[in-house]
Amino acid sequence: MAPNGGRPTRSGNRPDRVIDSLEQEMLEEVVALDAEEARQHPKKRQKKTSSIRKPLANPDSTEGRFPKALEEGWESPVRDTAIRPSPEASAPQSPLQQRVVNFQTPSGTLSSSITNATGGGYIQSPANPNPIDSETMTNSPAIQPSDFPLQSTLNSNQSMTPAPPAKLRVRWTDIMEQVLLAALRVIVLRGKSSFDCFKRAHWVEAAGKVKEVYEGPADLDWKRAKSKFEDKYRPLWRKWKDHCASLSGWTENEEGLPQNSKEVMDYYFAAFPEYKEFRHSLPVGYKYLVEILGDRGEFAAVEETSEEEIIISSGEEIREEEEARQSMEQPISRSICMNRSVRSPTQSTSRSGSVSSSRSISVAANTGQKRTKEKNSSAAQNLRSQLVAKAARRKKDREKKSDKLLRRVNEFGSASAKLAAEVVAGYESASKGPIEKAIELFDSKYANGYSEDDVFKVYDFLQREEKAAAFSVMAEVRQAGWLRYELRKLENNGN
DNA sequence: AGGAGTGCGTACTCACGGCT
DNA sequence: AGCCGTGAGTACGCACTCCT
Repeated sequence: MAPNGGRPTRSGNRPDRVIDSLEQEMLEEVVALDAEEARQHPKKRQKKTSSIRKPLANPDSTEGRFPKALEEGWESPVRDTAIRPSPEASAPQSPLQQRVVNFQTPSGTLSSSITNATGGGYIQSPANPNPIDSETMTNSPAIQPSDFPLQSTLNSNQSMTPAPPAKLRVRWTDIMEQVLLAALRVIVLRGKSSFDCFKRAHWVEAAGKVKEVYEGPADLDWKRAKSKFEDKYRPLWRKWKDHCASLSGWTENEEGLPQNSKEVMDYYFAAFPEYKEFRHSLPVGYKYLVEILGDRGEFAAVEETSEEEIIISSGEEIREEEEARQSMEQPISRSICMNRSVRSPTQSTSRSGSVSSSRSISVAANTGQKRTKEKNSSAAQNLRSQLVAKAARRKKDREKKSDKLLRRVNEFGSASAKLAAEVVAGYESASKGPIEKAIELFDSKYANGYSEDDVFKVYDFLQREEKAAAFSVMAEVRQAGWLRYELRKLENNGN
C-alpha cells in the first residue's frame, strides 16, 4: 500500500522491472489458482499440472515493487468480467479522491474514471509516454479541484442524474503494450490458451494487468486490451511471418533478424515496401510474440499435408476406400489428427455437422469392429466426401489468400534473378585480371584490323600486366594508336 | 445403457468501417 | 494512424433426443 494514497511505488518502477514483477506475480498466481481449482473442481481439472511454468529467474525480484494491497486486490480473472473500479479505488484515498469515489453513477465508469484522473492519470505527454514516476507523484504540488473541470461539474450537480459520459479513449503507451504482451505470454506459458487463442477470461486478466500501469481516465476493459492485440500485434506477427516465409537463403544476425547482402535487401525491400520495418529491427514485442503466437507453420504443415494426401487418395478408387475404412477403424488415424473439424460444405453455421463428423470418427474407431462392412463402406464414403469437400474448400481459400503473395513473390523472384545475374556478371568482370580484360577488349574492337601475326604480337605484349592495365584504362581514342606504337616498338626491338 | 445425432449458446478470428 | 465497435463465419462445449 502506498503510504501517501497514490501509486508511487508502482508508477515509479522502470518498465523492465515492472514486466519482471508482472510475470513473477502472475506465475505465483498461477500456482495459487491451480491449487484452488484443484480443490474446487477436482474432476474438471485439466492435465495441466505439468504445463510449462517457467522457472522464475529471480524469485526475489518483486520485493517491494508492487504495493502489497495491489497484489491482494488482484481478483481472479475468471470472476472479473464486469466493469469494476480500478484497483486503486480500494486503496486509501485522499479526501478529494474519496469524494469522487463516493459519487456513485449508474455505470460505475464515471467514478473510476475520475478516480484515475485524480490520481494523476492521463498526464502523460507524447514526449514522456511512460507512466509518471514515483518522484513526480510524491513531489507534485497538491492537486486542486479546480484543476479538473469535470470534478467541479460533478460537485455542483450531485443531486442530478448525470448523463452517461462519453466513453473515454484509452491512450496506449509502450509500457502498457509491453505489460499486455507480458501478461498474454504468461497465460500462454501456463498453458491456458490453445495455440494463439485467448478466452475472454484471459483478456480480462491481461487487461487487469495493464490497468496497473495505466494512468488514464478511460476504462481499460478486456475488449480494449483484446482490440489492441488483435488490431496491432496479430496483424504485425502475421506480416512478420509472411515476410520470413518469403525469404530464402537469408541468414540471421545475432538478434534473429534476417539479413542478406545490401543489394539483395535493397531489391527485396523495394519490392516489398510493407516489410521495410523489418529491415533493421524485429517486430515490436518480438520476444513476447514468439511465445504468444509462435510459429504455427508446423501445425499448418501437418494439416495441409494430411489434406493433400486425402485429395490425392480421393482420385484412387480402391485406395481411398481402404484408407477411409482404415480411418474408421484405427483410433489414431490421420483423419482424426488432421483436423478437429471435418465439416460438410452443406452444413451451415451450426457446428453440429463438424461435431458429429469428428465424433463419428472417434466413436466409430472404438466400435468399428461391431459394424457391418456395408455400414463402414457407407460411412467411409461419407467421410471421404467430407474430407474431399473440406480439402477443396480450404485449397480454394488458400489459393485466394496466397494469390497476391505469390504474384509478388514471383515478381520478386524474377527481379532477384535479374539482380543475381547482374551481380554475377559484375563479379566475374571484376574478378578478371587486366590481361584477360585487355585481350577481350582488343579482340572485340581492334583485332579485325590486324594480321594474324600482329594479333599474336599484341597478345604477347598484353601478357605484361602493366601493359594490359594501361590498355584497358586509357582513353578509347588512343587505344588504336597505342597498339600500333607498341607494335612498332616490338618490331624495332626485334630488329 | 450407451452410442449417435442434433440444437443451441458461447467464444473466437477476421474483416470492415466509423470516429478521433 | 490509432482506437473502437460490429457482424459474419467458425469452433467448441453441452444438453437433449433418438436409436440400437
